Amino acid sequence: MRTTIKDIAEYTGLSVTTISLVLNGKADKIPEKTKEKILKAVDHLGYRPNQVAVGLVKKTTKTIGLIISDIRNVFFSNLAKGVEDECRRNGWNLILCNTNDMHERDLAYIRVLADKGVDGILYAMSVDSNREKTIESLTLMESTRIPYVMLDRTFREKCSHYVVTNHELGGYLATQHLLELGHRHIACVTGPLHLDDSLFRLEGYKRALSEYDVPYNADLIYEGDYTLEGGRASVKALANIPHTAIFAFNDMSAYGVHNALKMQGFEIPKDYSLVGYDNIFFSEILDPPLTSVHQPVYEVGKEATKLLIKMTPKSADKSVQELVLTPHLVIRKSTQKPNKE
Amino acid sequence: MRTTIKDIAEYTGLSVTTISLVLNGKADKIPEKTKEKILKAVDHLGYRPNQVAVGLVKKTTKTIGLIISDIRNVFFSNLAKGVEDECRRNGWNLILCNTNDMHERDLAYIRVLADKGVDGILYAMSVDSNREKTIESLTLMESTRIPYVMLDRTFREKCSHYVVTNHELGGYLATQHLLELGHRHIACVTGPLHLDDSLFRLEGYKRALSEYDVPYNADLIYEGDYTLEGGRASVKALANIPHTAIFAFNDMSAYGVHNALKMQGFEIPKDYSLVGYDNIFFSEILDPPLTSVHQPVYEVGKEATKLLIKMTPKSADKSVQELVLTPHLVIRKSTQKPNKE
DNA sequence: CTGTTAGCGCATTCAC
DNA sequence: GTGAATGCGCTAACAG
Repeated sequence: MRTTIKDIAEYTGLSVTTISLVLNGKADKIPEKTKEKILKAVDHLGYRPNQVAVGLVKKTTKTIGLIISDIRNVFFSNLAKGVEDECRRNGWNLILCNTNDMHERDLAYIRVLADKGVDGILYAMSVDSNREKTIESLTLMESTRIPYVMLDRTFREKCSHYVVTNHELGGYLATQHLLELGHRHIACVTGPLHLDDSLFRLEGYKRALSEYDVPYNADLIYEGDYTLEGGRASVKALANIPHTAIFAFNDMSAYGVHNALKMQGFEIPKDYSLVGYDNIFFSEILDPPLTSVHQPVYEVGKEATKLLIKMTPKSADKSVQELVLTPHLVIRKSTQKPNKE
Repeated sequence: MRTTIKDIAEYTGLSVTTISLVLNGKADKIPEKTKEKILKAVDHLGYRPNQVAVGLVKKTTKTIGLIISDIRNVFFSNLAKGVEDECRRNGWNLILCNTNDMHERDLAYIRVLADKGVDGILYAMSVDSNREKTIESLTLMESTRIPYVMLDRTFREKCSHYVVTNHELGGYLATQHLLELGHRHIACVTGPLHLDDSLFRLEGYKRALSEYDVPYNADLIYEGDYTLEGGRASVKALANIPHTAIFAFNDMSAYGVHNALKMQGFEIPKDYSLVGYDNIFFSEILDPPLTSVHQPVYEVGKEATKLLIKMTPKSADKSVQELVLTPHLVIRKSTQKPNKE
């Protein structure tokens, strides 16, 4: 049996109250001698307060939940690391929830986390969430009254607390780089176009184009799915549309493009310049190393956690509500001046 | 305020006990009518038991802790996914703890998890743990009386519950493959040789060698550190030792080798055959795709969780105590018959 | 069949 | 300065 506060009381011959007072730093009027006696007993018996009991009476568990789709995804593991590191710095703990992008699991986990009395929830919504499902999730979330912060996606209609990266800017930076090099026919391998991030990156692409007076050509846009296979497929689909550069909306599909292009005997960047998005560590190792847009994912996790902690009833600071972090372009060897035309 | 069991009692005009009984499936003698009434009220008021309170009285939290060094490491994120999936299937939850391989944090997290009343701990010890530290950790662990399972490493002296992969066999398989192809001078880029996994892989390497009557040559062994940089450095270090193949003890250092070799104008597998270990997803994309030993990491997480759940007081099944999972070789394009000699 | 009571481990208000 | 009493939300003997 674990030693309880009662054991300390018996051992010292004092009451439970006194022990509790000194252990919680509210012992203004307790003489040093008593304090010492208690601390010594605590140390001797190895007493540590049962946090379940503390949680019941204080109504706080020093625990937050993180709802993501799949921790194996490099994006989310980076995020989770940022979250956990910030948690540790504040003496909090993290419950990890993988939904595999199933809306139903979002709901289930929100309920479970509420049951467990978490003090906050970091929520990266499942991508299968359409407008209706999003509203369902957020309605449930708000019915729990638990502070929450949305990650990587927003839904301003219902939720004003979020941390995202600027996808529009990322799309712009990648495209601008290619335009600056002289490319005028730039293909896009997007993600699913019902997702905000893909949509915004495409917006950035268009903005860059118009800034350089390059007409937008819808034929150059291939709607991918953020997978390796999608990237490979895009190469086939774009084969007959003249272009000198490809902007893949994530590194994974860039690898697919890279792979398929090589199979067909093309060289990067000689025949095609290629830009990715995410700057996964592997992009550095690729041959040639991949130019890619870097998103501060770890920071998203870290900042979101900070925000969430601020929203805790205890330190109810409602000042900062949203954060848009800035991506930047990492230029490597997969891009150069166009060769053909 | 969240609705409590008391609210249901008032609402239905019944006592708290009755509510508790039907909600916990112990209502043999409660008439259907009463049950229905209660269930309806529960549904209507959206009542869900506060798990903190339940935990306090039942002394179980349906939560386990996972202590690893860094979730960003592909190995651990795969592991964690296996753990979390199995948890979900059993209605459990997971608290994630990253130690960054700092022994002190191992200790801190063990204490915190115990304070939180977790029902079990999955423990992948920090690599900076020498014999003394290992004993310290496990002694602390056992003082909590919380069931635990060690992951990926063993310490039979104190702990008999673990799930590992067979590193010796993995080392053997990789080496055997190269020997079978005709290689007789096989360099090794190991991990830190004070770690069991590295040591065992080297043992497997030696066993394969002796089976094929190839003398062991210590000059061919380069002690790396499982990093990209380590892999790169090994190429320089091994430059003057004649060899036709390289067995890197993890994929990351294999990438380093691959990279450095290419920089020097060598071709894989023409000039050197290369085998990695871990079979990280990227190994498939590498050019040429990397032959690698696949460890069933997800399964390690999954099986360890199953084991842990079995060890729970409720279903105290002490039968299975250890599990050694089997790796296998995935042959791709980075290995072929030796060209030189 | 259902209600009363006690207690899980702790924090806290109010007396002494 | 310190202790007794109360309650957090729930489960589980034990009555009746």
